[in-house]
Amino acid sequence: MIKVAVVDDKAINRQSVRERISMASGMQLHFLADNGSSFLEKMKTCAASGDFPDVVLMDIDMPVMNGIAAVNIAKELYPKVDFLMLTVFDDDEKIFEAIKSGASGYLLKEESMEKLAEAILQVKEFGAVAMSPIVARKAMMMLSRNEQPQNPDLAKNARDEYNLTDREIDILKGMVEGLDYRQIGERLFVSPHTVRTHIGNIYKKLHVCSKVDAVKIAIKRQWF
Amino acid sequence: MIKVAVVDDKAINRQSVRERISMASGMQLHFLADNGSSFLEKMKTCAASGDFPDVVLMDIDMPVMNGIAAVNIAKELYPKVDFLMLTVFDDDEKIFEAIKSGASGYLLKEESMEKLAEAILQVKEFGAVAMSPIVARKAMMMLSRNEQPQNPDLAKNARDEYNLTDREIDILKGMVEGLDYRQIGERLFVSPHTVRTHIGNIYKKLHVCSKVDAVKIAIKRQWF
DNA sequence: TTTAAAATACGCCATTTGTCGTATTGTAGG
DNA sequence: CCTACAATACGACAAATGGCGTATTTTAAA
Repeated sequence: MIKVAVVDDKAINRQSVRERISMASGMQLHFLADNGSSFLEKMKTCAASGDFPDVVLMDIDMPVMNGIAAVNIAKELYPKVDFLMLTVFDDDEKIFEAIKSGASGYLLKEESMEKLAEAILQVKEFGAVAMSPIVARKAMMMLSRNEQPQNPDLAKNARDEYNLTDREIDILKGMVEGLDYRQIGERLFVSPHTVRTHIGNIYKKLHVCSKVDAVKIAIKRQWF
Repeated sequence: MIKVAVVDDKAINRQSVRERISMASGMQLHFLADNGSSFLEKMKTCAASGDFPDVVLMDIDMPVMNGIAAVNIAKELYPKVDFLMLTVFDDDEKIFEAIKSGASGYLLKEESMEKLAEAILQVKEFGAVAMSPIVARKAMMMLSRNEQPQNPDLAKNARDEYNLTDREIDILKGMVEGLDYRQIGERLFVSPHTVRTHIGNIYKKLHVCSKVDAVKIAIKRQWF
């Protein structure tokens, strides 16, 4: 029987994951926590009885202490416990951070119960790593990028990774150059309104909500 | 209906994979080849009719031309075709080579039919990447091992080049992380007014007049 | 000790940005 | 032919930003 702990700040998510675990055979819920800090507290309690969870499902974005920081600390203190990061977005930076902090897997929350249970079993039984396919793709891209710092077709990556359209890439380029809506519009011979619409769409695709964050992604990927 | 091609030098393996594909719904066998070179030949034939396979299951160790070399060439010629490497061993070097050559996945041959079918579907439907858990583990280890070259004193560069003060560097750091005035103020325990003053000074020193431009400089110089 | 720099804090105001909507047109694919 | 998507365009409103002041306190250097 695999003992599973769940850490998430949203009660709904905790409930959801809890249900999925109770339905799966071979595993039982050990405890719940609502952020990294309270998780570490509960682990201390466990230390008293020596009754630790085997696997921890850890959300990333949480108040007080986020999941990555928590794993970083917890992996030091309890190296035998495995951590699976559960998150909504496939944020490259966070995947990387999570892996470095010692997480054994990185799954998207949308993953089905079967997948979740399978991942937990695999991690415990075979010491394998669990990754959602989308995450695996990012990981592979990161790997291949690191070895080939120069990418021949830059704009192509933007399209491939985030499904940006040609026009959206034009707009993003303008943003990276520090232009405002009006200036981008002038350059592309469209109204600033159109530019704003495109930018809104870009934000959705990149999972960001500000110019700075969008430009950061573009620059870090060396798109332009 | 997903068209699948199979490339393997062992007749037994071809037969095995062929059977597994014919049993899966939603996909059909397109052609077989026994090494990378003959695969490329058959692809040329396909070009005549425009009837390419959607996904190619490619063995790695093959005589005449190995799978990685074949993928390398084929990905250039037929970028829309996806390649899944199928192999017996989880050889680190080869995983790496395969990823670089443009493979969309790396599966162990022992993988069950369901897994295989699932991987093919995922690759075609979502553009995701398929990896056997063991392979994923290797990939993650490669990722976490490769520590990016850290600059010993990052902030020092900022001070030297632009005479930014310690506090200004703190503020800029917040800006790079996408925080707004209020959030930066909270983090540093000062009022948002103070933050604005500092930002104004930063702009003067960096010779910019917007957040995006300031963040761009910070990122390009790899200050944080 | 005087001086300069750094860090702190506030107000005002125009501009920019982010987020809602809605809506029309063209075009490629089923 | 119909549908989905891309690209275009507009309006309204709240929030954030940039630029202009001024001003006090602390610290370090001359």
